[in-house]
Amino acid sequence: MESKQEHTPCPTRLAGDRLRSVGLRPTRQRIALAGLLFAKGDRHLTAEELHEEAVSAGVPVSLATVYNTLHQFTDAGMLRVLAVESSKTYFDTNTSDHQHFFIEGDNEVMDIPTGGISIDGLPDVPEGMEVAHIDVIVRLRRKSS
Amino acid sequence: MESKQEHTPCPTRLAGDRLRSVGLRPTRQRIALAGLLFAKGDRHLTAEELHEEAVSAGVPVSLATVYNTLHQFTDAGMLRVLAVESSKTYFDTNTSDHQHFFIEGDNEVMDIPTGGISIDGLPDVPEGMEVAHIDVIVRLRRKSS
DNA sequence: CTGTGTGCAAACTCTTTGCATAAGT
DNA sequence: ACTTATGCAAAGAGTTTGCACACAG
Repeated sequence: MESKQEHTPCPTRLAGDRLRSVGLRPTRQRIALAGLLFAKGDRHLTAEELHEEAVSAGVPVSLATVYNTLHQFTDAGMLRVLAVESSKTYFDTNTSDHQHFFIEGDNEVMDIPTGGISIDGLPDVPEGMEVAHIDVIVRLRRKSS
Repeated sequence: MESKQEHTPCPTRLAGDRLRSVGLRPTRQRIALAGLLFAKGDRHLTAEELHEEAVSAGVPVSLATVYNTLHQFTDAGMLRVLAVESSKTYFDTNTSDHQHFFIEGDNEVMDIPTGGISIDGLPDVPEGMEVAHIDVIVRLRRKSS
């Protein structure tokens, strides 16, 4: 309506605006990584995985930049860090309150369908402390049967 | 000195029997580490912390052996691994079903008083999978007031 | 004695950092 | 132009491993 550019559903521009709105310069790499991260629904991945994805997608970005970018996105509230197993950091594109399945062996993280779990009887929190977040991880293993 | 060794409630012997019963040779180091781990109630510590404790207690043990021993104890079911934050592995001397507080900033883990939390409405578990364990971590932060 | 455990140092994985170059506004 | 981001390689933390020596049974 205001300009002819609205006809183009350009994802790059959308990502750019989103980045700008959190104070990050929309560089090629950040736009590309944001595209990979937020295009296809909720995802859980490591820096290494995202890096590989970017390279396969023809976006030559360094692993260091992927790490930097993931942390910048996390600080901007676009991502959440997941502690499922020591020694690997998973980033979750869903920052809302939800829980996870973790498939042991496959090292795969899945969202638990919303409203799945409710937590009751939270005990007294120590003086001067408040709850920042409650992480629930349901660890699954393949049935031995 | 005396020959009446039965009168001595020797912790070394107790630890030795416990180790033997899980198929581990009761060596000096394993006995000492087991002593430190299980003497004073439930604990949550890293390999580094236990190593330092051992050295301070006059038990010269190498960090590598502490790691090995912690994993042997874990395999034997005497310990449980805790995934609270990436990049550090916490070992929990309480292997029963319970949940944890994690104090952000202090990096301290505390047990949540038993019966504190109940989890309802566990959703459908994917086909062929079963629940190995449910981890609940209540992350606390200092109140900003 | 015989085999297992230990210590050391080196290797390894994941992650962060310093600095010169490249890109954004 | 001026500033900020990127890439590379090197450093850093935490953890594992290989091998010679030491200890438990």
